[in-house]
Amino acid sequence: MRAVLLLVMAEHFNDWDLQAVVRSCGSVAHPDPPGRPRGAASAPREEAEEEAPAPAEPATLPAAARGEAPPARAAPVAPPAQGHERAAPAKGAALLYDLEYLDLDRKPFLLLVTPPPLGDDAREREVMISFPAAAAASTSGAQQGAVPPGRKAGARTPGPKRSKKSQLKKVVREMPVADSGASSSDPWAWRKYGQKPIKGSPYPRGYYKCSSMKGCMARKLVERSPAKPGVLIVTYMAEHCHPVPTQLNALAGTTRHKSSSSGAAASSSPKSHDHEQQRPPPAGTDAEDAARCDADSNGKSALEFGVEEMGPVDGENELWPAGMDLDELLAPVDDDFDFDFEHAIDDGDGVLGRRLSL
DNA sequence: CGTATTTGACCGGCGC
DNA sequence: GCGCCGGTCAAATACG
Repeated sequence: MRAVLLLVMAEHFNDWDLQAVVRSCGSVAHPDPPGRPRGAASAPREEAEEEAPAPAEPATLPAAARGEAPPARAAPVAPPAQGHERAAPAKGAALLYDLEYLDLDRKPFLLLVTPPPLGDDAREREVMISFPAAAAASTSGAQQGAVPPGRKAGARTPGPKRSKKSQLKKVVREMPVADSGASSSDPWAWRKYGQKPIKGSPYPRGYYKCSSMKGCMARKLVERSPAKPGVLIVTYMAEHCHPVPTQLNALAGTTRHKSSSSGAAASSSPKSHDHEQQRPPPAGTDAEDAARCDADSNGKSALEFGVEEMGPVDGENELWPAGMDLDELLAPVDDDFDFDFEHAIDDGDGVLGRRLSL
């Protein structure tokens, strides 16, 4: 498969200064960072737990959830990539596995490999995949919020078919389980709405929606790499239509979205997303955010909207290094997005014409 | 009491 | 056309 070839190519992308924008005619690869230090950052407990409901390996997760470096099994996660030819098979296999999960071998797509966007704390690698003709797929999801009452559970809203899910713009991140919380790299609030066992993987996949704001269609999929149990594969889909929540202190803004919509409320329940549940900036009301979503549907990006409202959070829960400007923080990713964005327009091939904000 | 999570069911896409 | 599989929904449950 093409993916295999690209995976081989990926072996040569061990250095970030390549910042390879792999635009091969439709293949992908995201090499595992060699010797990547294991982050000791806090891991989102619920993610870690969900990743290992399988009784088969219960021991690994608790440790990961505590932020401890995974024991022996962590070793294969980040093998020193010295003999490329040598290391290739195992790594390649692992990567291919991951990619298959993402259906990346089915459709043409492009891949952007970006350096860690958040400084030293961000050890995860990012891969951005864009699918041609991925237009409006994610945005069409906005209508999901208006599900006709009385629909049966699991029944899909009739009407304009959303475009192929595989054509959605995705951002895939690999991160150590210990870092899975991405408290340092994922400032959004997520609410779990499903979990499914994935064929071929001993680990289930968790499905999360953005709970920061009602109507936000941002989603993420969290699964553990079957080939690299110490690595989480986090796939971000769609995009946020609101600013990054700046308040990590979940208790600070207990403004509950009383609206009927389910996803509206980002609760401050300490039991669940104690590090993932963050709130939108207090300044932003629901109406304002909704307006942003509306505007967003007209082509503006969340990044463009919320930048000035975002910033490092004071206290121990910093989203990014103090004093670091958000633009600087997001620059690597943003650049890639812009790049893709512009090309999408130029090509007119329907690539989702909006940037996906992380 | 309110919210998040769990879990079974349903549906659509895709491969055969 | 059929069956498998992934993604989503919502009732039930758990939790603070």
